[in-house]
Amino acid sequence: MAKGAKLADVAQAAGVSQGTASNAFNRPGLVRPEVRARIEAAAKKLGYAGPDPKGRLLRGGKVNAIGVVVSERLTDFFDDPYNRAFMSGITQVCDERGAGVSLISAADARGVDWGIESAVVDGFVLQCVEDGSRLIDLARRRRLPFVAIDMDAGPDMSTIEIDHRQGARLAAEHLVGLGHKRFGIVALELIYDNRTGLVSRERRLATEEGVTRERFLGYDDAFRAAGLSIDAMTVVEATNDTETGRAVVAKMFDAAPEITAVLAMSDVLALAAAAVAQERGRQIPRDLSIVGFDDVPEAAKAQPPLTSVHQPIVEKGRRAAHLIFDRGEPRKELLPVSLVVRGSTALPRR
Amino acid sequence: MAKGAKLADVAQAAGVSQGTASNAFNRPGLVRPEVRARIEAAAKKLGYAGPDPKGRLLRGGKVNAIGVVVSERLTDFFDDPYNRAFMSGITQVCDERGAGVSLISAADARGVDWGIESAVVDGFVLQCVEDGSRLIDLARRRRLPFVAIDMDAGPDMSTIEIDHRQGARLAAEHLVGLGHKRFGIVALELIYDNRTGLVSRERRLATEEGVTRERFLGYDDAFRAAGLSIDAMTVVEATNDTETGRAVVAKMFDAAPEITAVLAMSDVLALAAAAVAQERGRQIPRDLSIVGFDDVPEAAKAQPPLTSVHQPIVEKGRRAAHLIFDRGEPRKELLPVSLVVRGSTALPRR
DNA sequence: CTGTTAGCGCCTTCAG
DNA sequence: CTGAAGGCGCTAACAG
Repeated sequence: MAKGAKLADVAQAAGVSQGTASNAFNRPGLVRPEVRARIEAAAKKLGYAGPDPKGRLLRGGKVNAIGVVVSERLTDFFDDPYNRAFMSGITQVCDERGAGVSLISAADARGVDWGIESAVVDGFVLQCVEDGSRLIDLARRRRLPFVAIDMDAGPDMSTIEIDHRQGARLAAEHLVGLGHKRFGIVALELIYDNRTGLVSRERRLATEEGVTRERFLGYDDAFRAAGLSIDAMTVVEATNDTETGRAVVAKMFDAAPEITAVLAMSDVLALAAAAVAQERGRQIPRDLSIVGFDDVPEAAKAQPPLTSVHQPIVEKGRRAAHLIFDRGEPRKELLPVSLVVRGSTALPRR
Repeated sequence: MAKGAKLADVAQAAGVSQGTASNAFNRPGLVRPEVRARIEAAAKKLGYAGPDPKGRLLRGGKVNAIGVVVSERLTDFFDDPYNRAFMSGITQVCDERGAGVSLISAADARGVDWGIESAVVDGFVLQCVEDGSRLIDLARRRRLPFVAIDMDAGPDMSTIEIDHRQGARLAAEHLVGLGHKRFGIVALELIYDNRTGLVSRERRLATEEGVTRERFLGYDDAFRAAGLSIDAMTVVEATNDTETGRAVVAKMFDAAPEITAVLAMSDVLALAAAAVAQERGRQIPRDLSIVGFDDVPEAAKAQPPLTSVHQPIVEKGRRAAHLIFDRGEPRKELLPVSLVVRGSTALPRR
């Protein structure tokens, strides 16, 4: 039970040098069996159970774990099916390589003892909707490899992204093609000032968040091509959770009962919209068409199944993890999106 | 960009001693502003962004992260709503304390470079359905605090558990009280030999897994009190996932179409049973009553809402995390269970 | 095979 | 306030 049996103690007790003791544990083949037995006996007697990773770490080894930085609180992180799918990709490659993953929340940065600055990991995956550039700075300072997801980390930094604008355009084109003209748009955060609900034209034009902005542009691309204008549409803003989604969608329906189609920037929000619409007695897709974004697993299982912009979420996670583990040159990857048409969209009722 | 700017380099460049440089970063108050400015300038020039956690770690600090050991592959872990709820509890207290959590998979232990033996964490939470005792051994060897969930880790070790037998008894009593006599039991693994499907009496009696055994006992308590016998019931075994659940439940219905009530050892399995039953045209609860176990969030949202044995999953996670961070005496905690009656149970059809 | 030794990067007494 | 020195536990390189 002696608190501090260390390798040196074991070596001494066994009458060998520290180096030999080290070998006995790390390269058993290199040490004569009888000596090894002596060392093991000494170790057992001292209650020593092998080299302490901390020492080994300092000496220069890899941690063998990847840090995933998320902007929300850890508690909320796994509520989002997108995040689950993304983590699934990361953990797939961690599983393959016998590595671990450490979760690092960047929410509430004051007084944290475990953050980008101090996490013991081999690299970071920055999966942050908010405050991205600050975190990128921090990560860069750590001088550990990192990859930013859906965020430009600047030159010489790895990035994995999808073409948000294109995805949004596909979604809007689909609905426009069906003949819809009056749209509601359920957007992700435009600006990180904790406001949600109906969005004025000014606010929309002031959108700071890159992903949201790109998607607006994509919707607008399709609108313009059809002679419509995004200015005429009803836009609401929400954080990506069901509760907020339901609240803002309710406001949207109240403000614009005439809309026949909803473009949501995530499936979570799309499904919230569907639920609210159904509760209000609107049948989908007969009375209202809805297109989501992400194509999370839940989309296909919904009732009716949700038409959505598919993005390879799991693959994003896999690529990110590989980029960390395989320390190559920094690179930018752009993954493809596509529209998956399911049962939540149809011709407008008339 | 020099790869190895260390504290000593900064100190030298700034013309101060290493100790002072250290203070400049860790206790800025202790060093004269002008000196500190010089140090910071030197640091910036050398591209040094503060003390490396690895060094600090070795010196004796906390990692500020908790290791969660799971027996499945990480990839599958978050598919299980029970696990999500449990992690939610753990991450709540991590969020509160600005700490992190590291996921450690104990599946596939060969050739892993990141496991109980080597993870850099302050303590472990052992949330393992399988292979518990081996992992407990490993954890004990690390000499880090750890707490075992639903598993006895032996004297002097912390444990958090619920009364599985009591929970199971409540579930069975409820159905027995409604008048059911012919039961199907969907059990979690009895023995870790990768077998699933119909379970013979011999195999049931050979159950190795503690939780499963306790729950069998609980069911049987209720049966016996009503003059029934578990020997007369149809038992199937599954891993805790929807796919396997559906498969074994199908076998159960084929083998015993006469059952009027299903006792499932998890909500995931219960919901799988409900789905299969409904696909076969059996209405719940009219044609079949089902009781789950765990009371995961999905249970209440199911159609019909699932009657289930509630256990405080999130609280289990919270307690576990506290036990690690607050290094107290080892303790055994037994958390309460209760039956939540919802819409999936009713009188037998005739 | 085995022993010696020099760090890995940092923090913290302990004197000044 | 500042500087010097020891050690945290381990590994790898090198010399026997």
